[in-house]
Amino acid sequence: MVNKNVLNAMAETIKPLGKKTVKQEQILDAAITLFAEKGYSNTSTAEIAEVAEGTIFKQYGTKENLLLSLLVPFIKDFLPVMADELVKELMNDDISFEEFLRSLFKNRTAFFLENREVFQIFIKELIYREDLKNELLPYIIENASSGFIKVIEIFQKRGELVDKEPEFILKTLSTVISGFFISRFVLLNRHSISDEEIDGITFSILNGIGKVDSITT
Amino acid sequence: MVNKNVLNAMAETIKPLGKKTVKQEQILDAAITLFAEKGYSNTSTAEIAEVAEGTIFKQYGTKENLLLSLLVPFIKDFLPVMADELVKELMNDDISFEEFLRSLFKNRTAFFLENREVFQIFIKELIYREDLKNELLPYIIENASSGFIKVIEIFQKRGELVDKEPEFILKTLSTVISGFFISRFVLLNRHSISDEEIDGITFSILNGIGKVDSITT
Amino acid sequence: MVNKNVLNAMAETIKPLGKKTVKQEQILDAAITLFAEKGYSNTSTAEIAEVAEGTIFKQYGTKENLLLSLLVPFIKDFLPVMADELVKELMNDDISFEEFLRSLFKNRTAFFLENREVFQIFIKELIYREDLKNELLPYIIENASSGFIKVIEIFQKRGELVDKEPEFILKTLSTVISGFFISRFVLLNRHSISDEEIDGITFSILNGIGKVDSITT
Amino acid sequence: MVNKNVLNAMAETIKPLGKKTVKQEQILDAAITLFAEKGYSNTSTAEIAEVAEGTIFKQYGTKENLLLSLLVPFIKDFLPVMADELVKELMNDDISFEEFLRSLFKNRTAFFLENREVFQIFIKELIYREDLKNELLPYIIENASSGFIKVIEIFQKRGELVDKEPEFILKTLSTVISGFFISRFVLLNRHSISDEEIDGITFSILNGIGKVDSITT
DNA sequence: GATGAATGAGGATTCATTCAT
DNA sequence: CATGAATGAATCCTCATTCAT
Repeated sequence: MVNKNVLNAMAETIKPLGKKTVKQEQILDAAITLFAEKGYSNTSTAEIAEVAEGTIFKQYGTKENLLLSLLVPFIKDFLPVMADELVKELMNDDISFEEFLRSLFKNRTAFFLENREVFQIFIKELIYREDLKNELLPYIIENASSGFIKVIEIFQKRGELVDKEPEFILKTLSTVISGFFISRFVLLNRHSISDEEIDGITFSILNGIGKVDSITT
Repeated sequence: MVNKNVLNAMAETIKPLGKKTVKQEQILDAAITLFAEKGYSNTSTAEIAEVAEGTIFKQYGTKENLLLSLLVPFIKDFLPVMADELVKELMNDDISFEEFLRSLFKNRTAFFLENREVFQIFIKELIYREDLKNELLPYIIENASSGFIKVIEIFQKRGELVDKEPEFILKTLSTVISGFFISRFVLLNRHSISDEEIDGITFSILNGIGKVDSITT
Repeated sequence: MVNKNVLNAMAETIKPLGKKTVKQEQILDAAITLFAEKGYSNTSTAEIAEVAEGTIFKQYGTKENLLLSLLVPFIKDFLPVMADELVKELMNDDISFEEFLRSLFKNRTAFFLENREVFQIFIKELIYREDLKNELLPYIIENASSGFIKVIEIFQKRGELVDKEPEFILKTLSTVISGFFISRFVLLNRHSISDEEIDGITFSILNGIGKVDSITT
Repeated sequence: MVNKNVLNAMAETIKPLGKKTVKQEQILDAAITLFAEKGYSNTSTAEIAEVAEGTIFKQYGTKENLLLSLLVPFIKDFLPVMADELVKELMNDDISFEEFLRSLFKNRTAFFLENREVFQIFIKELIYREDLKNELLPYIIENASSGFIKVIEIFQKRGELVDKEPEFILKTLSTVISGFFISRFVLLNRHSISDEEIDGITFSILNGIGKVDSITT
């Protein structure tokens, strides 16, 4: 597992959390809103600091560091549930894969809704910056893959998933899940997701949109 | 159908096409490469104009206009095949939906590969700019929907697609297709897509990843 | 004698000496080291105050005043020995001019070595600031001249110095002595001066570098 | 001979000379005057650019580079005459060392008067910046030493200089010469040097200030 | 008395755009 | 038409100084 400490390295450069002053909170909130709306590059530090611009730099050193200060906690929260903790959620009961998938969508939807703006910033910056992409994407993929592959294998044994390579199933899942969240929260800037929509995408992932008796494989 | 003339409005502001001089081509090429690599905001006109910066403004008026000058032809090419012309492709023979879907993926893959960089620019700017998003997205969705809904209804009549609302099927298709291309070409910056990958995603869309006899609907 | 009270005026603006707290000592020490190394302009008060920046301003009012607070005691120590006290050192015994000169060099070398950093700050700021230069240089020159001229006249009477205008001899001495200390301690940042070097420059000042029997005067 | 190409390295980073536009000349002139008067650190680029600040950066890239652009030509002119070309000046006739020394002072005085402000900038920056000092001083010393040592040896053979180590004589000369020019042009900001003053320092260097028949060595 | 967060004026630098040649 | 020097507003960042705790 390469680059395991990318996030730790990033985390070390940012301000220790918890010690936030009122001003710091104001800055972070303004930064999140503006970065999400207009993007990091198109937001000036003058806009973020409603009062004194210098305060930003006293607190965060650089504009870049301010960005990391709001991204790192998000990523640290965002990753685990994509992997190890996900397995735990499964172990304690014998839910079906459909239930598992639906609860995954609901859980992540809730998380992204809570962090909608930071998620937007994350995706937007990820797309723009080669460095972030090269450092984080492999790490995220690696991190998420290991947990998911296990889950897929478990459900294959239970006979709930097609007998294809787990990697094939993972690829399909990644494409649909990432497509679902990115299109809803980043492209369409949705502020809510209905249960029906989650049920719908869960159904489609499991059953496909083809009629069962017409499958031409 | 709202905003039908968004593109025409955009097109009118840009230089008439076809009259491209050598200089213009140089500028366009450099702009495409740089915008795709670093993003519009992070590319300066000085970088684009290897020689005379003034030429850009003589030719395109503003940097914004240079961006539109390379996006508009792409969008004009990109949209039709998502809609009307797609239907024509269907009419003349009685291919299965699977074949239709596969050829759609292949066709769009070829198109995006040919215009990989402009596609990246398009998506990146779409994500970043509220204005572009608000003007283009509804138009694209509208435009693509009408054609697709017809196709879906045709295949439903032929019994190849599940008996759900065409809009439901369209939503699934949009999510997966947009997810597929954005993840491959923008997030992962792929330079090629294998036939196996297309076969794979086509299969998954049609059949899902659940085992047929375990479907819990 | 113009500007006789330049130093007193400067001294009045600064904190009364002797009452130095631990904190003040820390600040002064840090300031001396940093000012000497990087110069006054290139040292920020944040660097000087390892802990609380406010303390500097509580103690010294302004950064400028902190500079004066460390320069004034140095200048007050530095000047007298160049003048009056120098004469006293002569009166009680009948040393030769060579011995006098050598002991002057040794005395000043010891003093500058003890205050190497403050001497560097003094010269660097003197060179940079027209105001300091215009206020201090005439005062220093005046102050030092009067004492030295007396000494020179004494030694001329004893027949140990050439029969030129005392002002001429003073000018030569000033040039060489200032050149010696500035080149060693400021330009070359020497941390020690050997006795041989002092003997050498003393010899050259007295005898010149020309061969006695070839003098073309 | 180490660092022989320090200057070349510096020279490569700066704008090629000769292509100066009117604006560039204005900027250089303003920069020289202001840097000499207030020092590099205390001069803002806004002050230098009477019209558009951006022009400085279009032309010189950075403020630092502007400094080098005016220092490098000076240093390139300043160094040679301290060394090799000096020897040539000697070869063609059999002047006495006194005449040589006087003409050296006159030559350098004329040069420094012509470049008074740049010389001030040079010395002021040399004193302040460790990096410049560490790179240039050894180079200058090396460069000047080799030429001077030869000259000293020639005159020692002619019996015009004391029979001490050439290095000893060089050290004395360096101290007095650098002291002379730095005190006159940098500390005292003189705008002219009289022939009498040059004759005086030349005399003192050669004969010393001690009375010949009282030498106690 | 000490602290350090907050301040805001000022500084170096960037960059889209203009215009004289 | 093409050029590239000149522009100046805007940007990120620094820093001496203030002030509430």
